[in-house]
Amino acid sequence: MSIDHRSGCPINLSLEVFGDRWSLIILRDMIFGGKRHFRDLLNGSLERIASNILADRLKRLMELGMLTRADDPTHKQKAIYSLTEMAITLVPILAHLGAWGRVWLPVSEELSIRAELLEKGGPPMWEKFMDELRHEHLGTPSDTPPDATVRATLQAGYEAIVAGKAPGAMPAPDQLISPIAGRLCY
Amino acid sequence: MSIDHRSGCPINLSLEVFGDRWSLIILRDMIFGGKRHFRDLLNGSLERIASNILADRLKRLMELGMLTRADDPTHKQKAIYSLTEMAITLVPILAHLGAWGRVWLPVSEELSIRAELLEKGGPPMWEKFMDELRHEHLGTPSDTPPDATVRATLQAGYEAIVAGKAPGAMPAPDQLISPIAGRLCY
DNA sequence: GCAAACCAATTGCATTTTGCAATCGGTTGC
DNA sequence: GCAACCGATTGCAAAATGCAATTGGTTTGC
Repeated sequence: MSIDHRSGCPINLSLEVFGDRWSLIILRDMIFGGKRHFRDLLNGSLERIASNILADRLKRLMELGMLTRADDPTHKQKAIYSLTEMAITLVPILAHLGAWGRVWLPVSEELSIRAELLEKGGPPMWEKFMDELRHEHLGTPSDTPPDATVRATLQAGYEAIVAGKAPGAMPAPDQLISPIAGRLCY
Repeated sequence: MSIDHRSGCPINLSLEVFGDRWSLIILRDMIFGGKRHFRDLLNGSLERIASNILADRLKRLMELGMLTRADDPTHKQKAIYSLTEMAITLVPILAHLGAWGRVWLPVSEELSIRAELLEKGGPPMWEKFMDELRHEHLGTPSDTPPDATVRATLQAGYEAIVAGKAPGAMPAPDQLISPIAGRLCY
């Protein structure tokens, strides 16, 4: 408990980190959307974050050790934001959060397919995804081909829903949603 | 998406429910602390919530379907707040949140022992805890004796730490904390 | 029977955070 | 050369938060 914390409770301290309406949205877009640049995050999210709030949160998340910032070699003013291990380990929390929201909140089908696939993939898929993020953001070696990534799998599911057809690897929609019997509890 | 949501994304909608500094603190105190009354929540938490904010959040959580309110038969002005199934299913999220905070944030030992025990207990313990909460808040039948509850187990761990001695069922402290090798990923 | 403690809030007010629109100085593509 | 793009910053109104005091009523202790 370095400075000015309300308590040393793990849940409280976690809330002090991302207990606001935007921090996790930004991390979601970086993790699931692969966004690395200010403009991508500004224009890419459905929730339309304001630029001053985005700037504030990026700064804050850097101070907290969740993100790092580096100059983009291809463009003198471009900055590349990277996830740290601290942020990458949020994947299971985001998976649970998505699963919970999918059961209890009025989610839209096309936006919840990713959460559904991630829930069905379970911890093995989360671990694979975290390894991919480590490769992408921390430079860790990886042997996953670009088309077999978890992100590509989730994206394919999304696009299949948007296109109105089921992808080959997907079960029928009525088998996917079973909030009671198949309730996620990892 | 009934009214005024930023997007139908499950993570976004979840954040709209408890993406603030107090809602999850209140639910934490109800779930782990067994608090059911306004005064308990007001005076019981370390984070010292203000009474107007507590009142506002209780109202809000009721409107969202996370809590219900009933008159306490033993006291004409006393209100009893109960968790709904929607709130009870937050247990895995809180467990992950606590586990994450314990690894990455400056938690205090005595306040993180509960998170640690809950992490080690894993999904079976979370399920047991949720069943206990259903019994306590929803009146569901249960055959767990009062001294064998998950909450009592967590509380015993906490008190053992505070008293400065390890309880019988607890492994040595150096075995408990292994943030890398034993990282939680349920 | 009566005061003190307790009950779930509510009120007023100052401070902080948020959301929005416009704009900044600089860089790149064409 | 100039439009589009880059990561921000500024100004300002609105909303949320934090704090202290208070409300109208109930129960407890004696």
